Amino acid sequence: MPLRTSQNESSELRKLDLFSDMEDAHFETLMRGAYVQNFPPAIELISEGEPSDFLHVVIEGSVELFAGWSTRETTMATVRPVSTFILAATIKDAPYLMSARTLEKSRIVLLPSSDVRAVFDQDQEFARAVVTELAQCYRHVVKHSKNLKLRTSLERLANYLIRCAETSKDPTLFDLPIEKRRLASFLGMTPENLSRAIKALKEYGVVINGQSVGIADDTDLRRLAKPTPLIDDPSH
Amino acid sequence: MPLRTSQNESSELRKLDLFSDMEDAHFETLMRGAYVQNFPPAIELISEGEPSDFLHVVIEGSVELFAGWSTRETTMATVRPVSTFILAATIKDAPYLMSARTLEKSRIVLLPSSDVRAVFDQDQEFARAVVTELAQCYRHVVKHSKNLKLRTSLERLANYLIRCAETSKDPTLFDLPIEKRRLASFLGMTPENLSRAIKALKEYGVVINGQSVGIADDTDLRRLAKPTPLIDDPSH
DNA sequence: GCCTTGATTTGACAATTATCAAGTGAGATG
DNA sequence: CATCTCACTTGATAATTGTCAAATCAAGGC
Repeated sequence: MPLRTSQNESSELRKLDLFSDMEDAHFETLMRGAYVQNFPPAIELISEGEPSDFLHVVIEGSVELFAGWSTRETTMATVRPVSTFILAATIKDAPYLMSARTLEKSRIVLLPSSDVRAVFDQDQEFARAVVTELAQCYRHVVKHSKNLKLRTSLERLANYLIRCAETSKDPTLFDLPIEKRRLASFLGMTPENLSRAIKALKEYGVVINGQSVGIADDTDLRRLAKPTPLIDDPSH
Repeated sequence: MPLRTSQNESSELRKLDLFSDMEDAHFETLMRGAYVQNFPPAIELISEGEPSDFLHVVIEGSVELFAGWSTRETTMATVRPVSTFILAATIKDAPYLMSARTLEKSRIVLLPSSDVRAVFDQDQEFARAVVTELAQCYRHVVKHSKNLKLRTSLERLANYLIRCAETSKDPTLFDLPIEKRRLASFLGMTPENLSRAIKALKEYGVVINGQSVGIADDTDLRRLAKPTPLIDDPSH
């Protein structure tokens, strides 16, 4: 059974850039129509092509955005707490372009799309936040496209690892944040190809064992990867 | 020398979805700061990484959006009149992620980014239009990514041609809207590979001579291409 | 601890795509 | 009209990536 959002969850949402600057009354309006739901792993939350009835927010767990065509399927992104997904479809009132499934046990807030659009028209701060978030999303996908079109799979993996290292506590030793098969799909390659790419990176000082990644010295890796904020910096 | 926009050009802009619903006073504000400029072909209007000082609008001609990394370069999109480009960078006040160059003699309107952001905060209709346009752009790039990740180059070409056919006066005979080498780059392949893909499509009833494309019967082509609005319909 | 399940790895091979070099052809220029 | 330029094509070859099948490994349930 879906439940209303608790005080605790509301304040989690309120901290998001998307909701932090809006008026209390408008935030309350959104919360009144919102539901929270717990999902087990591997549940398909939304399917591409369906009408976009809800803006989703991941509170706990993680969600994979993916897309299919013909017999193939590819991972587009992984969404982690606390962030929203499917904002563009909600705003345009257009069908979802991607499907979403839980990767683990997850807690999701559902905000009716019609409420989001209504509040957008009433609250200038919210409108600005929505447009900023959308612009962010847009730039994120542009970078993903550039990554795919301008780099080989080995270069994509190298850059992915460098980014992971930069955001982890210890840049010389950390864990892969997602399963290898999903990483492969995200990077636009097969699991077998990823396996071989991982081996190939030993030449560049990268040691991967299971989920654990060791990069003692990233000099060679960086020479290969040539990272640039115009592709690799998510906040740029 | 850059010139102020003429009455004629202003009314062209006013017809765009982005500007059509906003208040006259706010539109005037935008126009007061606007410049129009004519450019010869092959001029680089903006370079990726630069700060985004202007929102651009193509009035006449055509503009290629492209991106580079290391020694490689790829075409991301072609912009035709009358439409804007680089809206996301303008809104976020972030560096351009793509470069732009004129493909032919072109007439471009430049709107100072700061003006666009200021009017966004004052005009609710404009804000709504911006967000709709941004959502549209976002979905466009998502489709581009799906196209790249889920399809082979032959399938991408097949779908491209089907889309061209659908939007042309005579679906059985039309011209390629862009040069083959740019088409190859846009579709994420080399010119040589495109040349061979074109040959391979003869099997599916497609005859290409120079710029001219003939598709007497698209049954076989569609069986190969499996077009879907979730990738191929730009307005979906 | 044993077994099951599913992810990952490996090897052999095939398909796809890129690279390099040498043509061909069409349009612009003088 | 000849020539130059540049896009496009073609052929040969190499690199990259994908496919299929089998082996290995790791985690969770009993």
